[in-house]
Amino acid sequence: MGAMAEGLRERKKRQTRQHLSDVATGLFLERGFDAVTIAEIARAADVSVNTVYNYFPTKEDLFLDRSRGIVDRLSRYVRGRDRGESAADAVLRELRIQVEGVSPTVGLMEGYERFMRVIEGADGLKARLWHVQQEVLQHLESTLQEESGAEPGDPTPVLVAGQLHWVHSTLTAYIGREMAAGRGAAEVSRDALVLLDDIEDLLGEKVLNYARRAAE
Amino acid sequence: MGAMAEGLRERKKRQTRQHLSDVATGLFLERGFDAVTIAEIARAADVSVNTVYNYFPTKEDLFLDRSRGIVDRLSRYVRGRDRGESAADAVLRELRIQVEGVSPTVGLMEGYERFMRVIEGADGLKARLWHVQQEVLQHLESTLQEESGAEPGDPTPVLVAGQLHWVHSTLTAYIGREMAAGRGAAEVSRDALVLLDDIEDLLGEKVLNYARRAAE
DNA sequence: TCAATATTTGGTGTCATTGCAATTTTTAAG
DNA sequence: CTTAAAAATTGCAATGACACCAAATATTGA
Repeated sequence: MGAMAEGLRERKKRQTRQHLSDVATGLFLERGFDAVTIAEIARAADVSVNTVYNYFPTKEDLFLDRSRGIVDRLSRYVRGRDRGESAADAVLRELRIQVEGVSPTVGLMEGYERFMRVIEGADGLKARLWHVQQEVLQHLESTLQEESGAEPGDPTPVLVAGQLHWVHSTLTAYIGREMAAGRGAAEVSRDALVLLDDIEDLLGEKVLNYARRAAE
Repeated sequence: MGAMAEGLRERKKRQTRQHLSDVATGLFLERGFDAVTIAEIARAADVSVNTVYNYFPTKEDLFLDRSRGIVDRLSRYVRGRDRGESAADAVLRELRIQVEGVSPTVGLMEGYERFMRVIEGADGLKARLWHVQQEVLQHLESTLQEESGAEPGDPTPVLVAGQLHWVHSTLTAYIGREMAAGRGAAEVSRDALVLLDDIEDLLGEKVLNYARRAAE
């Protein structure tokens, strides 16, 4: 058997993982993060507690499983910038696309407030999200160091990374807050676009022009 | 009896609290945060576990007790800005003073690397520090909203607060990293001043001039 | 010295998380 | 189809943070 065909075992593992995440998320949305125990999740999913831990190292992972693959989003925006675009240009352009498209990747999606409420009520989840943010930042720092070809020791790429990361986190924080307040995604999307203009207006020239890719 | 005289009870409480924090910090520095249990701390301090919890709500508080009173530091810088100074001017000036003075308030102090190592090895502590950062940011947001007299709904004060907070966190992150690498405080202080120049150079005009206090 | 008040403590319980050994399932090979 | 190795699941026990409560002690002002 080759690497192509996916064995029964692999399929069942993915299913079990998904099932666990779904069941757990459902319970969290219903009753809040802290009020649900791992034992309950296991019972509801019809597996043992140990099996839960086989798939998810911590309780937080059960809820944040969906939010993976975000770590390198900003880096990809920067690497994928067009000719003539700076790193900041690319990030702002891509973020505007996400916001205009009312994309869940920036927290725009009906019913997102329910997720927000769960997060707001659990410090453990907040801590975990901040951890993810740190990873995003570090990833972006390395990316900008490479993309800018700066000499080691030059703090500029790290500083610009910090600024671009701030743009992103400020945007998502705003969206999260507004969605948590119960506003509609379309409405928040409109306001977020204005906010992005304000943010761009606040950035320094150096930041806006950093790592500009040669035109043509 | 008046509020002046401090009774025996008050004195003993402060002593016990300090003693607990000292004993705990000593153990943490020796063996790391996770490797020390509350029970051990209680035993070493010759009190019961419950008494520890009487003074410190969580294990993290035992280590981070010293770092209190930081929440409104940035806000105080802004409120205390001189005539002719903008909010950013004041923050940059005060930070330069702290850095030049090799002040422990920005993490400059011989032996600080040991604290850093404890923090690096414990996610719970990192999470706690991020939480403090959030409080600093929120505090600064309110302050700038007041100090700028912006209409409610204007996002500018919040955005500028984010930028000033970024300046501060970038500086302390840099210092923390360098100190953790085992470099001397005086040396790191010098480099940090250069970094502050780079940071200032990166900020936008709008940020640098926000909430400027009328001269004279 | 007494009674009100605050502090300490021991006991008990919940829950996340880990380690381990026994058991069951899946897979690949014969 | 049988089978032995590999992987997954499970039960069981233990650790440690933290909460709750009632009994025991210490401190205070009167």
